[in-house]
Amino acid sequence: MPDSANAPARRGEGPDGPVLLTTHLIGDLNRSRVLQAFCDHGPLSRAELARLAGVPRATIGAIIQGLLDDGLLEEQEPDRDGKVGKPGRPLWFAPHSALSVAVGFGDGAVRASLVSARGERLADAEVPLETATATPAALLAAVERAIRIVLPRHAPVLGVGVVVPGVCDTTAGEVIGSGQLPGSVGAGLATTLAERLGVTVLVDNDARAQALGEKWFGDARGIPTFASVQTGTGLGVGLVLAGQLYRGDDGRTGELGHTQVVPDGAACRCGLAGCWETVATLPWLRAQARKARLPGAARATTASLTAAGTPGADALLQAYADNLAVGLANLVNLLGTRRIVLHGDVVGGGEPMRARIEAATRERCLGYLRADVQVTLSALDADAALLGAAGLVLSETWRLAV
Amino acid sequence: MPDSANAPARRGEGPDGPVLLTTHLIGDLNRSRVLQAFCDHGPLSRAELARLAGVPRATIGAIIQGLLDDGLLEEQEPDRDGKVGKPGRPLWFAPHSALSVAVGFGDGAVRASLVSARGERLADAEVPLETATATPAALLAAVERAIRIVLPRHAPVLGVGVVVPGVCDTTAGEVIGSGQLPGSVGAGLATTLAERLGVTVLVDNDARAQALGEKWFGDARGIPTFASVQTGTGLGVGLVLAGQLYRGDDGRTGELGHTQVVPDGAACRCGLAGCWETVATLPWLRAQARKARLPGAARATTASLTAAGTPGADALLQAYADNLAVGLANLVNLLGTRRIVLHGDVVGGGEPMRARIEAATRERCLGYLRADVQVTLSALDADAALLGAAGLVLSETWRLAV
DNA sequence: CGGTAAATGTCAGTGTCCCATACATATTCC
DNA sequence: GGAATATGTATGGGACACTGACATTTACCG
Repeated sequence: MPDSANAPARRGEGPDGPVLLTTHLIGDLNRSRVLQAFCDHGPLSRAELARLAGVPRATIGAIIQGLLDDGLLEEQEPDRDGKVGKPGRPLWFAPHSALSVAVGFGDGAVRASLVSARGERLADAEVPLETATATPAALLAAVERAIRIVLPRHAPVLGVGVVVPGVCDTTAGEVIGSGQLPGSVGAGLATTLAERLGVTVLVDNDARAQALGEKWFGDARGIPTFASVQTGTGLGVGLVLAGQLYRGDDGRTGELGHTQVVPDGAACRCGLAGCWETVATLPWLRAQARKARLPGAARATTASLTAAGTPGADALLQAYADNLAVGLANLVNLLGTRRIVLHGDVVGGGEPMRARIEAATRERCLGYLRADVQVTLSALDADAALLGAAGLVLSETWRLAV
Repeated sequence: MPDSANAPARRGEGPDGPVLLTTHLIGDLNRSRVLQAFCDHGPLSRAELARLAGVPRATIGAIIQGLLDDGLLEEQEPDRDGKVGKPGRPLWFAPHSALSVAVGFGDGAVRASLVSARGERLADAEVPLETATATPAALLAAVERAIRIVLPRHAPVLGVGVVVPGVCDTTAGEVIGSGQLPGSVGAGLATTLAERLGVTVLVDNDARAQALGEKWFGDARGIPTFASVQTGTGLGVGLVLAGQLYRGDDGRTGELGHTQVVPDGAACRCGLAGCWETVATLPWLRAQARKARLPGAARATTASLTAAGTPGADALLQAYADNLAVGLANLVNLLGTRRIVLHGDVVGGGEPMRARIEAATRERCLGYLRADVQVTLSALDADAALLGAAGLVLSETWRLAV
């Protein structure tokens, strides 16, 4: 009898135990690390890469060769910058390499884009969808249509990343709850789409995806630990800890907006009370603007208040910044995420608002962390979530951890 | 000329870039993973281990052989439990294997223990030390003396773990700030001791070490993501995320006690205001007890109030539990750490206090997390930090991440 | 203008480790 | 006692990074 019981059910993957490393896995893993290095540092020559990794040049030479053969990288012109010796040939992602489809929702539409490893959007599609009322079936159909528009005919894609404004179970690829997109809940987004399209589909929360967008294509490139915070209607956070997007055990995490900062505070839409969301979002801002009888209170935003420039508007923005700082400082004090990238509403406030938030956050941080705190506004902003969807695919394809 | 520039300065370790995997590294890494599996699951046979890891039996057979040769593991008696087939021989840590020295401070003394991989304390030492006033030199001398008492003459130790009540920079092995042990700040604990003893020395915060104690030897064995919280005089937290102790980029993290939960709240000893510490520690408890004119207010603890059993004491304990729950729930909501292990003062309250805290925490957690929240009292309690010091060494020796 | 130094990229040989397959061993059930 | 079942072990093969040497390209200098 053949000793078939000797072979494991799933290759290299235990039910929940340790996954041992294989000689074959080494190849994939090292390739991933090299690619990650390109993301972190930009174009690099083989020799620079070898120094960075602390390995002989021959080793990365072989790795690079494989990536060149796969069409992932391409050689650029040698940079003659006057140094002695043979100039290195920088390598960079090939123009249409590592294609992935990024899907996002918003403003009555599903948007899909074809994104390359360079972060370039090679194709865009928009399919109308009543996000607030769409049934799961309608939603799935619209998403599928948008994807098919941008899906290249012949070139393969690494996968599809779908970004949802809601709570996701990322291991199951399922949306658990979403106020803005109720039709996505329990729709089996990942499994259904994967089946219909024959591609791996990844689903994740928008705030987390934004963090990945910053990590792969934004200002957070090369920063191992940072927080990305979405402001506006709600508050969401994506945490990149030690180079990895933090998802907890199954992705049901990251509800910074629903951490309590006001004891016995106002009721929150989540059912709890005194959540950070109740004092640092647009609804709060507008309620305060009404109280202060500011003009256009009902539609106030950081941008509009900044433009107004009145003392009342200014005072309100300062209060807003202070309230935002509470949650941000809690993040810094707890996790030491000294770099924070802001998205959404506050970006409209520009440098003055950034400076206010940074100052207020520093004030609330422990002394030994204070000086290191850096708050920045996302340069990607509106595209962050969509690029994050692409980052979702890249991170999964080139996963560094085993 | 020999092409010496070909060889990297440090083997397999880049300045800050990617560290590539080596065939040789695979061996160490897989050995570590196997050992971690023993910690997570208890004694296992080769076949069980192979199933767990999803690899052929021959593979772990070879790995195990190496560990047996090194004296780390030993075979136990086959368990004849009536199943068909050849019974497996369970393996377990050898009695005096993987020795490490654990060092802790407290009650006017330095304590050192020799700890095995089984979590057994093979030797103990105590050297008196005025913790509040000792100079760096006196502190170093006392620590060195305590270590030398338990340090085995001939058997080698993996390392020394020192647990300090204060903020640590774990990469530099330096204490940055400590109210209870001011002499440790800037004393160069790790480097000096390592030089004097010729052993690797690791320094870390007590709350974080407690988490490692629970992970290696306590109830948190095998749980990938959990929080360990120290209660009493202050509040500290150790986070184990995805199987790894979280330290941020340099260890200056984990100040859950100084996250703000009361806007414009009472001033905290850290210089901030409204910190969680100001409403969920013994100083707060005693102040409240005084206000309520409870007997023995100045020395009140959860244990004493529980023993009192009066309505007033009961109400205060409930308030204490509620306040504790705020910070715990924030942790759950933010990071999804559904398992929480409590240490210190509240352990004295036993099951009733545990149930109170758990219930109060659940109330403040988001609906989809609520049911999963489990708050437990540490079974190690007083030993947790010391065993955590041993865990520090084991985690560093058998590091799973590359 | 040619030689030397310096830096980059490449090739062949070696060692380590996991994998597949087969085999030996130990226990239960009939 | 033999079949079935499960565990532990030996052997050959393949993947991969490392070592050390070599080829190539540039700058510097007399």
